[in-house]
Amino acid sequence: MPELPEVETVRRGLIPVMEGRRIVKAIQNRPDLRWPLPENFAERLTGTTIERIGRRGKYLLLDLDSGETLIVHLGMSGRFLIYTDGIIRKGADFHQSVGSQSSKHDHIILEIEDGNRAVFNDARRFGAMDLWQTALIGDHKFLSGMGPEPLSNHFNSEYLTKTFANRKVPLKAALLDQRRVAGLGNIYVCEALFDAGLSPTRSAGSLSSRDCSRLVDVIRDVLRRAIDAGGSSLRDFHGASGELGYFQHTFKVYDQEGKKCSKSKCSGTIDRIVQSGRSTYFCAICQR
DNA sequence: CTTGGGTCCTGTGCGC
DNA sequence: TGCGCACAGGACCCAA
Repeated sequence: MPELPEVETVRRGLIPVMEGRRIVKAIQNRPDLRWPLPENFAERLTGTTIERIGRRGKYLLLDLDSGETLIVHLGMSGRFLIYTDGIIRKGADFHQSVGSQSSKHDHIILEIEDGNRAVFNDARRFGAMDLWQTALIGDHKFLSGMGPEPLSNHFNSEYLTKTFANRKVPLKAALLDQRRVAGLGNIYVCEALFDAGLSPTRSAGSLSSRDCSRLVDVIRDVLRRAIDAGGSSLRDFHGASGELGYFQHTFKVYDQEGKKCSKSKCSGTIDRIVQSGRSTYFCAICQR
């Protein structure tokens, strides 16, 4: 799953191909992704022009000239592949194996007016799509309870202090909760907590306003740096399907179990623990 | 209301 | 080379 930086990278990759262009034909290869697709899904897409591609948290928002917005969540394994003349030209893709067998999980195909095809491929099928009135987009159940965008001014130390007040949940879980802040996932929470010097296991409510202030700063910083790097790609590419993020080469703790802590004066090693079923990586010496 | 655990689905990599 | 198991970037749902 792509987290905010990966979704933002996908958005930026789709804009030159799709924005301002008409969907000549939409093809739906199955009735559902994670949930059932809406009634007449392909018909409602076909013939519309994509006016703008936006993002909210980990959701892509494609505003159509029909007055509806196509909402897309990539889940864990969802990706868009762009084909020109049947050849992959560009992949908004953070996984391996674009080549041979990928068509098996090609669930939604958008034929664009200039001959490009945007193919939504999602092996694990944790992804989701829906159509909703653009004017009421904030009311959609995917978006209505979502916390502030971490790169916006609404996400600040006062807000974080307030939303964490009296919370007993581990800090890690609080940051993964999309209702508190949008777009963070396992990688960037681990990285941000390392940068902040805060333990993932302490309760969210135990943070001082000073801690919250520092946390806001490092979250913004890690997200900005990851976006600049084109996101993180967890496996090596074998196909020739376009640009690949490289932020994974700068991970300080994520997937670094057993390595020496990268803080210069720290003698610790990176630990891996499991919190609510998911791996947490951190340095127990310098994260308190 | 908050919190923790199970669950959906497929693919990959590792130890044996 | 094959097999079984652990694990994967998410988030909903339900029970306590």
